[in-house]
Amino acid sequence: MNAAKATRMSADDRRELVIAAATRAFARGGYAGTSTDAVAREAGVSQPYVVRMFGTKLELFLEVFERAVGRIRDAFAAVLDDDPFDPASDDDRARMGIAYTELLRDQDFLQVMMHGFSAGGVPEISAAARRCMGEVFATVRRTGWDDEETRDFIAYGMLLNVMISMRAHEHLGEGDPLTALTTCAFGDALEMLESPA
Amino acid sequence: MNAAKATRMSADDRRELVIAAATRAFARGGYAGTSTDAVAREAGVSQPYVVRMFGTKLELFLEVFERAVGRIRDAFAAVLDDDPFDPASDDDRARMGIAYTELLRDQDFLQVMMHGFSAGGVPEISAAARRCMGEVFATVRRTGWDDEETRDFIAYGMLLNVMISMRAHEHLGEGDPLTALTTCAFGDALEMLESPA
DNA sequence: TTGACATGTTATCAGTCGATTACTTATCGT
DNA sequence: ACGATAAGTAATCGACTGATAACATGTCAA
Repeated sequence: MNAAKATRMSADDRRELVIAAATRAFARGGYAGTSTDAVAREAGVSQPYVVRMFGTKLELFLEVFERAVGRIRDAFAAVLDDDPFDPASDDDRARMGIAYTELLRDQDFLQVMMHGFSAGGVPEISAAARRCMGEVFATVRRTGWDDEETRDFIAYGMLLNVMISMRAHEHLGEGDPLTALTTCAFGDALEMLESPA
Repeated sequence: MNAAKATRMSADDRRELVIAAATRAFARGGYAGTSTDAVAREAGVSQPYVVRMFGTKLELFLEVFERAVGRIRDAFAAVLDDDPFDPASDDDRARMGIAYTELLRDQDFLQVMMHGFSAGGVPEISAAARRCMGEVFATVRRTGWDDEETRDFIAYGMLLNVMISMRAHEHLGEGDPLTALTTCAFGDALEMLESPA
């Protein structure tokens, strides 16, 4: 008997599967540059099913985007919840940095996030972007850092996101100015980008 | 006599006009989210003319993108060329910061830049993004700052670009976490965003 | 004046898009 | 076994997209 046929899935499971596929698809093409059909093919279901499951492409993107940023926010929150955090401790600062570095394994989330952040032309998306960015800021703020230090931490993260979005780590070459910036920005975390072991 | 009719323009002038219109259009919708017809309407010409002038929509976007980043790079270069630059001077560091805040008046350039930086899914665009980012890094590096300080300067700029793309400055509200980040990130430069006088 | 070239436009096309409708089939309680 | 409900697909639509071809008109040198 062929397992490819006939077996069904609960709507919830299928929904998760489609969201995961949509995350990969939107990471590549962004909101406007990704068709619902591309998402459907990535998920192995029909295009109308994707649309009916989420209502519209916009609602699907918003779901994917909010989950992506939510995952990043939660990674920071986990650091704060796991152990006491000393805002003056360099070790604890490093813990937050490492939490971000771990996220580099899942570049799709970061790229979806950047697409959402850049999509100021779609009011619903930019509204979600503002809300999500606010949540991330509030979460990192829980470190006890002041506004300025929190801002600088997030700024550094934005640079890394941009570098990943332009695939800087896949085009390292000696003497290239961008390579200098890439190695300087990622440091040891560069390994995280090459071998997602 | 009606000036709207009959008067023609040199192709070069018209080209500049279309590029300016395309900058506004792409700033709103990005590459995939902006049709050549939208650009044509913004420029007041026909859609086929826009296509024929640049060959393809991709070539038009690349031209617009490279000009946008070029303008930013040149703003930094101008600071370095105008007067001697002391890498250890806080005043000179402020000069570079101010050069960037001046760019906040033309948010279209910054948004086009962010769209290009995020468009990793289009190889030609991400290749241009890497090259342009490398040029910006090399230019800022001319301050005499080391890699790390240059990196932090650019990271801060990326944060501001992201905040602008999500229109944070147009949605300031008391008690909002994002508002805290916005005021903290832009500081006095916030005025630059409201009244482009 | 004229004719050649540059500056544009109108008409049109094949492909793609998001969405709707109608239909099919698996699953499960009774 | 069976009927109701949930899970999914095939077919199709009108709108839009980027691009091409054919055509029209302003401009300028001779």
